[in-house]
Amino acid sequence: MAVAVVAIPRGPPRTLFYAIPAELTDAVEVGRRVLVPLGQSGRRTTGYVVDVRPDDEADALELALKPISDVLDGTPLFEPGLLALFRFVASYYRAPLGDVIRTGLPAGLNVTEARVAELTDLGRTRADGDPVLKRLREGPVPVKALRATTATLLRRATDGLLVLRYELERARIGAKYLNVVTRTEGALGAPLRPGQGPALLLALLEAEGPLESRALEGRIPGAAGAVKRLVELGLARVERVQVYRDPWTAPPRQDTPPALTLEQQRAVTQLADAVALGRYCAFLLQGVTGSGTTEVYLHAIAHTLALGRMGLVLVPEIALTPQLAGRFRARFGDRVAVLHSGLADGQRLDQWERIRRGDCPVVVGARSALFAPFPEGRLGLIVVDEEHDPSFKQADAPRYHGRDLALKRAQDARCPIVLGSATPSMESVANVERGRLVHLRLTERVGARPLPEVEIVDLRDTPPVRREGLLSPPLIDALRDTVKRGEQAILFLNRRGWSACLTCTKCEHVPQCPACSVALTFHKRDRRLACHYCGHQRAVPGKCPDCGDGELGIDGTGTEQVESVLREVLPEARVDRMDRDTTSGSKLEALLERFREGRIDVLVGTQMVAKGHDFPMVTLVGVLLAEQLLRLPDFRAAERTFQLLTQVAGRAGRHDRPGRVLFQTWDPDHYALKCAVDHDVDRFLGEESRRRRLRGFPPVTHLVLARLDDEDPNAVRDAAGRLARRVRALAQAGTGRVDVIGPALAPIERIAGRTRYQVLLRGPDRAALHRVLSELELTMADLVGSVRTSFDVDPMELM
DNA sequence: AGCACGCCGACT
DNA sequence: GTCGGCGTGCTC
Repeated sequence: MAVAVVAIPRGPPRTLFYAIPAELTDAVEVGRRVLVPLGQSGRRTTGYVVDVRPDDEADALELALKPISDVLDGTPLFEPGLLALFRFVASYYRAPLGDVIRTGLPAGLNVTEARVAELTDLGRTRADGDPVLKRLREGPVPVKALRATTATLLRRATDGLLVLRYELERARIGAKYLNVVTRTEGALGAPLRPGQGPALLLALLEAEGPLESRALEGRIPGAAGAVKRLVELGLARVERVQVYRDPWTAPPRQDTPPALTLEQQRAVTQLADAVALGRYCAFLLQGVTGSGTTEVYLHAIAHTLALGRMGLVLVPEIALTPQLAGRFRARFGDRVAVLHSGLADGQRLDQWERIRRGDCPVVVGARSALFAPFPEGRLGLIVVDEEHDPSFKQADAPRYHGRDLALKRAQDARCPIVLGSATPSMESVANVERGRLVHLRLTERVGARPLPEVEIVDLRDTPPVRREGLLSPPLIDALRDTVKRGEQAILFLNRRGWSACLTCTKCEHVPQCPACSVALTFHKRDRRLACHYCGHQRAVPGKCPDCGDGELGIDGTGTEQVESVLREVLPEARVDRMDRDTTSGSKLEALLERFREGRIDVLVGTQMVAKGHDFPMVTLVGVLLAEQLLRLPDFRAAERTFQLLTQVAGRAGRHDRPGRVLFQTWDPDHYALKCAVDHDVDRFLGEESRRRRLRGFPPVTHLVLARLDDEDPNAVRDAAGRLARRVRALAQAGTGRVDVIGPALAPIERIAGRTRYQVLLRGPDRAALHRVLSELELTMADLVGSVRTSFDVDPMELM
């Protein structure tokens, strides 16, 4: 006899044992979903079979096993290799296995049981006065639809007025089928009078081939009757066929592979050799903006396909950069599957099925594409584009990092992986130094085009013409020239992290924490400045501590203000705006199309304009406030700033016309800015490395962020304090150094009426950190009580 | 994470 | 006396 180990999504955080009834022995298999009873109520829910074992193990625990009620899949949804990855994510990122598997499978596939109430005969006789019973008179009703509490219903159930049972809801999605009318052979000489419905329909089928039944009614009145008649005469047949929900809205672009530069060729050769070897090997491809890293990926993937293997291309936020997926499709046509958040559930399911069948050897997708169902042993190459991008880290549980996990998947699949970026992450640079990544470089732009000329506009010398518009005279002049020449400009403003800090109205200095070198955050309520790493606090100084003259105040400029000032000072320019609040989906694509067609002269935007776009006529890029990101209370502020500035600058002069870039700033001496101006990635990385070592932040150390939140501010504070003390005690007892920073109020101190605290665990040794975490989790309930607590392993944002 | 049970105040 | 509130503890 055997038992099944089942992981339940949005259920108990541990796996549970279930008995396998004799009649389901053959059907229960690792990777299939099962319907299992849970709890005293007998409610049934969907779970994933993650193991089948001899039952002596469960026996030893002396559990009364409940039987699996049903098996929901005919074949496994995940292979053992993928399950191993799920298990790794669950243990490394501290998330329940069931939740991990759920995020790894296409959405909408899961069925749940809904509680349904139904009237008994006794209830029927007494239904008159009771509103709840009255509603049930027409038949069973899902409990969710009844405006009544569980207690009310249960009481009525014990009184025998109604019964509560659980009914399986239909899966929200599945394969899509349509009825299609097809003409049969031998339709010639049919006894049909011309002009009639059946004759018209037959002519239509003759001309256009098989047609969808439902759509016919609009074209031929009385189509249903006509179809029926044709079928009776044996001239047509109706078939139920599966339709493929195509995620592409436009036909593939034309593509002629360009000749590779010598550097590109060298990189391709190295990657192709690694693919041919079929062993794990990790590369960092560092190419300056415009050096054609994408072309390297395309060639490397082509080599992979030629060997009969499959390629996975991970990109950050694919929905924002449809161009990249488009390039893969232009090259590989229907062999490309895409997986990203912009797809409808049904489309995603169809893509997923095609990958599973091995029909699409190229998969381009956002981080969740890591869990794509490649047939076992087929994965031959993984590409992680823009590997430095913070959006590879999932913000909610399971909080995995797409790039790090891609390395793991490549190891498991024994295939090479290439991480690409113009501005590699500090983590990857450290991995090059440790010998874990092979460094490949593209130092020249395609066509030997020069990198754009970058100049700094010192706002202290040439302040903005309107404070809220952030446009300095030199930038306005440059914009005017650009528009006059019929070329285009992009203006970039990063709005994030702006208002939480205090700024000197004279010199724009932002007060920093003395111990953590991060910007202090302003707290309105008690008018204090606080550090969200160590908890350091100080009163707001009367005068700016830097220049001793100006006052500190809150500022607030957004793309809207910039746009309106721009219209005023440069009325001849056609201006438009793009930011996440106002622009999404089809609107975004339409805007980008207008810009590409030259119907917009100046595009003002946030982060979105920085990403991977390639507009030939853009010759001017202006960054309105280059030091803005430096104000985030985050040790990665300088890294983000450098990366973003370099990416934005890279949008200029990518084609025949040379590009020009202006960084406006109040703080022109910061190394992140200076290095970006000089296009000196190596100098930046060296300087940043030095600082991280000095401060003991990643990649020198590893972090785990414990977040606590509760409605009661005192309860969270106390719980955070106890947790921090406990970690300190554990760290002292254990081997390997782990230190604790905090507790401190989270930078966003209240969300939805809940106060948030955080405790940062830090250490040079991952294993030691994890040991402390495991110990900690054993006593969590005693430590934090009902205060909600979660862990973020390798956090990217400390907000 | 749900969803049970269980103990308490506000009404008929 | 019942109705409905939400604390806390378990789920193979």
